[in-house]
Amino acid sequence: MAKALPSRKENYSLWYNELVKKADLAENSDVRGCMVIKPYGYSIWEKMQRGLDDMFKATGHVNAYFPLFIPKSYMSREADHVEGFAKECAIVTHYRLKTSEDGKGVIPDPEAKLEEELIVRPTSETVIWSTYRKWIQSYRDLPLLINQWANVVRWEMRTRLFLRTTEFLWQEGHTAHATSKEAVEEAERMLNVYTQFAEQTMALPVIQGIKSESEKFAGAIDTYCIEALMQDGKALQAGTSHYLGQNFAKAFDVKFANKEGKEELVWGTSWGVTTRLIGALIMAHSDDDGLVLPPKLAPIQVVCVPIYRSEEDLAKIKEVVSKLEKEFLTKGISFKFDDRDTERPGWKFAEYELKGVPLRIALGPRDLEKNQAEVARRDTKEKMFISLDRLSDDVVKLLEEIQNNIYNRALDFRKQNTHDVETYDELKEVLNTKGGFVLAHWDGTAETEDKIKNDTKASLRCIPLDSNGKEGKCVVTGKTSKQKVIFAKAY
RNA sequence: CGGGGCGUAGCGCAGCCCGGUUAGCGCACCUGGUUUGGGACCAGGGGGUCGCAGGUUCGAAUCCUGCCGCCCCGACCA
Repeated sequence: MAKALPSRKENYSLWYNELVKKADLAENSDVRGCMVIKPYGYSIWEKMQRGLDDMFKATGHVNAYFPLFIPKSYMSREADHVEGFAKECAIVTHYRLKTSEDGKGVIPDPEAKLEEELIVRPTSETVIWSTYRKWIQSYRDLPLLINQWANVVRWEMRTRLFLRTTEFLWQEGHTAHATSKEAVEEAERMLNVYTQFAEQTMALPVIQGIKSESEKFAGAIDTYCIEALMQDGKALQAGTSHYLGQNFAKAFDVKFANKEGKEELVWGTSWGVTTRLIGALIMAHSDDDGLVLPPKLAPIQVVCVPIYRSEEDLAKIKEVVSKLEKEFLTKGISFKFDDRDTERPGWKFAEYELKGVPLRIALGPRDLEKNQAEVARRDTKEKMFISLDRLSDDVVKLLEEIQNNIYNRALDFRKQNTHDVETYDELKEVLNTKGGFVLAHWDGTAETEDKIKNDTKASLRCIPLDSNGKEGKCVVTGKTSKQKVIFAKAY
């Protein structure tokens, strides 16, 4: 059989790129650094959106929408925030074009220069807090729990499909609270929501942690994150939740009257996940034959490929399929019957493997004689024959099994690729040869973090929340360390 | 912005060093037929400003000059 993809082991980046394109998820657009998400890829995003949105609603949040443009002056209100994002902003300077002198094209009309330039949002804290100022007067207006689904633009130097594009889709939650305690609880709650979504829906095991000073969000007091391990041993930040303290309330003068009638600054959080999650999904589960999708996110959960010579064969198969289709429908399974006569069965098999469809049913005359179907699992490549009488029941079980199996497989992989080290030599050795997550004691200083980054190209991914609290000595300086932290090369 | 590489059919490439038939190959596409239990085969066919502009030459995809665009590596990063 012709291999559709390059080998994962030989060239991971090439494999990834080819897979994204061949599985019909996305492609590079003609616009610098931007991505076209194709219908198949977008339907995975839609499933993610639905799953996450339900969880946001269940935790009391509502959706709203704020402007794409941010007046330049807003950006500079919060000092850390502007410093963090200034280098990657797209700026709107004019509102009209005119034909150029040589008549060959158009130029921004110098007469239509904006008095104040607009920034295309890299994130919405500033516009949203400038609005919250108007919305919040009393403790009765709090907590304010709002989420928005939007696109943002960050002018990154180098881009990669799904993992880092100039424009990307995400959700950003922005909440306001009366007390610090409530805001911290909210940030932690949403981190748990992300964790649950990653593990239960995406079958992606993650580690919860806190970012170091140098890695945290520009404008936050604390950044919580979930970190996942990809199959090439690199870490991927899969979601973040920030405790903002009163930073944005101060910058935008957002105050409320408490029960005693005293004015106080509001406490805030923000949290987000992006289309990068699709990249995580791909890199955590897929293989050299293509995508492996967790059943809970697969746009098509079960595909049926008929095998036939004559029209009579096909008619008989269709009869069986229409019964199956009804059973699947009542059981909430998304099903596709591919009876195109323009492609041959072998071609279809390969195509659905490439697209990560969890279960494939092949039905031919031989099967009908025996009242059975051939069922193939995408995750294990296992093939089995199942009686048509209990096919839909077994499919439900199999889908659950696949969901669990790919989670456990990813979890095993992470365990195999998480290494405890005690010395700096060991840390460097592991990072250079094996990769993966490396647990090591760290003295808490940015200097040590920088040194490790320079020596190994690995960054401090997070200080795990689940620390087991064992004290020790920093692998670089020998100073005391409260707990081990995670270092890894990252995307 | 620094260091490498590339631009030839929708996609992937060969040809260029050493100028000379009608610019070629694989995939894809179209037509007809045979096929269909793991990416079918045969026959025929369509499709090109050789990135752009200038120069050298009897003659340029090929040599020279300038420009444009893209990709990879680094700085940046969800």
